[in-house]
Amino acid sequence: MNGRCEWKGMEGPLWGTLLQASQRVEGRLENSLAGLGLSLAKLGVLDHLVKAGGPIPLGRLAERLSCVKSNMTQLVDRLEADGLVTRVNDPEDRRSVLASITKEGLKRYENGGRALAAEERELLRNFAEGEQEKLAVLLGRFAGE
Amino acid sequence: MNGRCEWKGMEGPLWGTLLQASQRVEGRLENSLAGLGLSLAKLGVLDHLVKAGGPIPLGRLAERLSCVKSNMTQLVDRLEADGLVTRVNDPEDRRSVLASITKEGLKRYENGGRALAAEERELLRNFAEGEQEKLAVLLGRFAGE
DNA sequence: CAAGATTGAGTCGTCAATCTTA
DNA sequence: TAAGATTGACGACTCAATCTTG
Repeated sequence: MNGRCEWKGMEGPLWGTLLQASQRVEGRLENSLAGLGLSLAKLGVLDHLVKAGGPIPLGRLAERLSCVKSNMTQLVDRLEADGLVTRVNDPEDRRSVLASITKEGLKRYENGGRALAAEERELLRNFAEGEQEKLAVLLGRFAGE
Repeated sequence: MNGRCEWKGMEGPLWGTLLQASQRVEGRLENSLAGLGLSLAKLGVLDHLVKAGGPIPLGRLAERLSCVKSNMTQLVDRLEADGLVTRVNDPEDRRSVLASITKEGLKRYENGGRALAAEERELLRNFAEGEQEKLAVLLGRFAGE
């Protein structure tokens, strides 16, 4: 349910430390969602659907979540199998397929959000005043300043 | 070739920034290896094989790379198909299978290491004096101090 | 039985090719 | 032709079940 192999032999370089920390955090978040029948990927789709306030074409979802279209097709397949989302035809463009969140999807989304918030508080327990901001700034160095 | 969906809607939380930065870095590293027919996962196995100075049982590899045994079975399958590693029988325990790096594997390992080092320099270009150490410390907060 | 490895099924991603509609 | 979505094949993971050997 995790990310990449940890590759402990290469912990020296900074990127090793970064990938490892990220993996640890992601693992904990995924874990907190798994019991609810959710994942970060699925929750991300639900989040966009909720914030958009209505059905969205799959292509737009893929674009906003920075992934490939075929990935969204499969992700929505699983969400539909879970009963959290349905596909509806776009009346304005017959090529387009819209993802629409269900009642159950909305409920699941709210539960997932609470679980995530709780896990987040846990994760940030060891940070002192102002350290979060510092970390965010330093992480930005990887994105060109 | 990347990690998780980016989930731009949730950039606010610190963990979102962390996962995003990690994904960016990992993507660049993977990219620099892809042209050589390598990946971080594969290079990690080769690295352990080289540093160990001889064949290692698959179980030990899985343990050291912090992944599940079945994952190592498949990873070694691909490495073997690439001609970078071979499976050899363990004379001391007939249950055990050892992974052994080939000449081609060693050559590939060295090329991969160089590519990684070059990409690493690129990645660290925007860091000022002492910032790397600060980042490492802050990332450690996620692992309980 | 316990320890090694493998197999089968499932999740989350990629890419290249295809099919339908604009 | 280009834009939308899907399909098929693959990489890198997970877990549960199995097979062989200690």
